Amino acid sequence: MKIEILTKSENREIQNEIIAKIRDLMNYKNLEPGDKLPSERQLSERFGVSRTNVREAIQKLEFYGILKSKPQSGTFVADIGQVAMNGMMEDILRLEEPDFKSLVETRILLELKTVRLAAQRRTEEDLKQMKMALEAYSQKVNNGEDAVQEDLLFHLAIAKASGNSTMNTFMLIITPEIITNFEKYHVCDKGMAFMGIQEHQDIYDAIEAQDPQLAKKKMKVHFKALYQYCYNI
Amino acid sequence: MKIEILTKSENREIQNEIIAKIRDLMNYKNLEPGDKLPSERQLSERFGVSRTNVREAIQKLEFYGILKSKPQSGTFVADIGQVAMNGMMEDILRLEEPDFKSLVETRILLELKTVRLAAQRRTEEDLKQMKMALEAYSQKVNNGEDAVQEDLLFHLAIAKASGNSTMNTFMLIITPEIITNFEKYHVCDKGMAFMGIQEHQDIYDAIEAQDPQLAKKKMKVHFKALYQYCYNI
DNA sequence: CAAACCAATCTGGTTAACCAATTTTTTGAA
DNA sequence: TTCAAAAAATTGGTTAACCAGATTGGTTTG
Repeated sequence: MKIEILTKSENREIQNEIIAKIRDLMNYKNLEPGDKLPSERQLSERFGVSRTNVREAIQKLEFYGILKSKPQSGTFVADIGQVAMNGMMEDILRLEEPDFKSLVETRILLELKTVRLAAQRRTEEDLKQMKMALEAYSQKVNNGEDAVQEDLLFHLAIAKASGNSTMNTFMLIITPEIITNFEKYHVCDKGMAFMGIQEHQDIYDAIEAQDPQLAKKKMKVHFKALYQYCYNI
Repeated sequence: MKIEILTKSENREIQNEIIAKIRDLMNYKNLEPGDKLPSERQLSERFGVSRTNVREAIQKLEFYGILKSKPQSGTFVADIGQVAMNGMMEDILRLEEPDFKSLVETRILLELKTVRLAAQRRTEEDLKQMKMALEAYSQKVNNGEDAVQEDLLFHLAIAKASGNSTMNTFMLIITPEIITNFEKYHVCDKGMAFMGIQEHQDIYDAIEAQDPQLAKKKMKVHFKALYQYCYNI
């Protein structure tokens, strides 16, 4: 177990080293937006690492929009400029694993917005999806079962109804970690789950009635216990 | 050029197909949290695709926290349960590329929060970093040069000072796309850039004075032009 | 002399063989 | 029959060879 973690962090360390080397090379060669990087083979040889490692590092930088690979052509510097590139590289290298508190803080921020947007933009199809998630949640709770997953699915349905694909993606990214931690620390006990049914229903009604302010208010009520928990750790 | 886009989307399509097949398999075999998936080789053979494709699909699901690979052991279902798993898979498969409007909307939401948090939590080191970014921006503008990158770096410095690693990560994810679009549509022309210097200074002062509400207010002023632009497309 | 063409080369992507660690099975002595 | 030890099979990760398409530089041709 410990070894697995070690190798993982080792792997991450290697990848960060390669990213740093790519950054230095780009600065040394004074590469500008649109310029071509040396080929993956050359990079792997120059850095003394495997081509797979180089590819993974490039893919990570591609994810953050700094590089762009074109098949059978090469890897190119994106149109963000050297200054921004260096600043972002620095941040990417220093990025730490998100802690639970920052996840909850971000979730609350996102959801207080998505619920308002959903109230404004929801379609009939969105309502249908939310209602299904809501009913699945009620049923589980009434059967006395754990319903953390159904809870989150209702919230994801709201995120989808918000019509903002970026926020939807971000919600998807943080949800698994939230679920894991909730089930680990038993954030949602039985009493809270029962209250949750009515709270969910209130949120749904506000969205259906297309009342953004009410929807936000009801979401705040729903998060009240969460706030308390989060700041009591 | 078009071909490249085609192959990219083709590739994405293949990956989504594999993800869907993995989902179906997990449902068929009734896999629960902690259970082991068939090996990558078996999956690639069963699905009739290369092992690389399978690995990439697994890595994507790992990114979203649904699977977890352990070296020399196997790939396991994360602790989020079947219901949440199916719901998230559905969302992941239907995820569309984020549009510019949703990016700006999300950026404004994030920054109005990070600037408040930064005002509360900023360290002396954070202030130093922000001041450097601010000065780099002023210098570029005063030289009549384009300063979109320096602008964004100042905002990233705020995100870092917020002490919320999740929001910091999310800002990093959306920044390159923002820069590209800003430079493409010339959102920041010369006049706005000059105004921007004072606006940045105001934000900095509010953060230094540890006044969250003032910081938020000044950030709103800074975003005013952006709001107008965004909703006039 | 310029434009069209073609083959050698270089590219990222893909496939297959290999590795070290782990897990399962076999084995043989107690 | 039991159970520890060893060997065989299985795993995700890594490396190296291979592929098809793009690039390039020289050659040919009008």
